[in-house]
Amino acid sequence: MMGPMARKPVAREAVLDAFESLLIEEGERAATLDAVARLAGVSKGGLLYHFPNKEAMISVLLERLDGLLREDLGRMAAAPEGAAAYFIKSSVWADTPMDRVFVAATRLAEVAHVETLQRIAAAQAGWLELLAADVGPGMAKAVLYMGDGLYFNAMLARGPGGPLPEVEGDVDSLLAAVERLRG
Amino acid sequence: MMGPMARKPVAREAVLDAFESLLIEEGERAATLDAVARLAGVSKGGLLYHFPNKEAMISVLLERLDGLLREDLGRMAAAPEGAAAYFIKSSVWADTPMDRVFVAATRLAEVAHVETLQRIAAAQAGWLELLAADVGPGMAKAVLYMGDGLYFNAMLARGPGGPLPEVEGDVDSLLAAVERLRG
DNA sequence: GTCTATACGCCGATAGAC
DNA sequence: GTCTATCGGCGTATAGAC
Repeated sequence: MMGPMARKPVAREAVLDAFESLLIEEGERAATLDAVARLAGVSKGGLLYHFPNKEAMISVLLERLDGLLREDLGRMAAAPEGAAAYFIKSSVWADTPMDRVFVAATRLAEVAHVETLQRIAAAQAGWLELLAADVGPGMAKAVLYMGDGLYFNAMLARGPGGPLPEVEGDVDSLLAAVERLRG
Repeated sequence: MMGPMARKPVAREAVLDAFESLLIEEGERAATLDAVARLAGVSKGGLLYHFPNKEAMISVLLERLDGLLREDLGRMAAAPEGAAAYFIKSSVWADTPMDRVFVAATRLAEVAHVETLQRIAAAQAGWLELLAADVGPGMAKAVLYMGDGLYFNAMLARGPGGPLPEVEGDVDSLLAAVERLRG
């Protein structure tokens, strides 16, 4: 009855969400199959029905990243404030689906997961290209690194299960900085 | 004969260096007691004579970080080019003792090691203070985040055992950016 | 001070019942 | 599709010989 357009099982998505959450909030070491299964409300065996092994789970998470990244690049290219301002604003942690996969992926990159490192490098290249079109090739890296630094600090500021850091004021000064660079 | 000023055993330092190297080059997951002992040229039992457990090894590494950080802040405060330019230049990976402990510590922070997170936050606060004195409080965070972004990308660009990324050109454009922010 | 041997738990993965 | 039971391997740590 459902045919080729059948929705994927909900349990599968729940598992992926749990994996993502554990990576974000407790780090890569805590994102074990046991912990993921428990948070998703299934058994380890049940989890391994949907994903034959952990690598497969990572692969699907990276597909999720690719999709959201493509959408984000589209919005950034079309942003009326300009790509640079959009980039800075979107670099602050807002708990969006895009933020979540990206940070989760970063956790994997940090433990030297090769495929993830490549995807993130590709993402950086995409952002850099749009930034160069906006503020010029000379200043593009400065803006890119500002945004990365914002992300980096947000990740570090978070203890295990800790609260979100306050960075509202930072964004304003970074946006002001971007304006000076553009001039 | 050696009295209270006795040098610490060389094996102890060798173990710490091996731990640091593995964290930097292969990531936190690879820095197991077995691997550290092997690289240091001692047995696991030998290692555990010098450090009763892994936490103790981390603690001593963080002491090393504290010492080198203090020295670095001193140099940054006295730098003739100004604190901001010094900071950007020193943010590029140069394989100095300071770079090495800092990246090693970052690996631990990434897996949510609480004490390490606190030390790194303290380091950031120290740098920010000197940057604010140099480029003004409004632009200090922009400079801090540029440097952090540089560090962040250097860490990500490194595959497992891979080569150092080329970022010479980046530093020039970041220094140019800093000049615009200062104006 | 440094070694070998070993205990013990956790992690990823398999087998097979339901 | 989801479960329980279990295996092999690895990681930390202890015991005790030398």
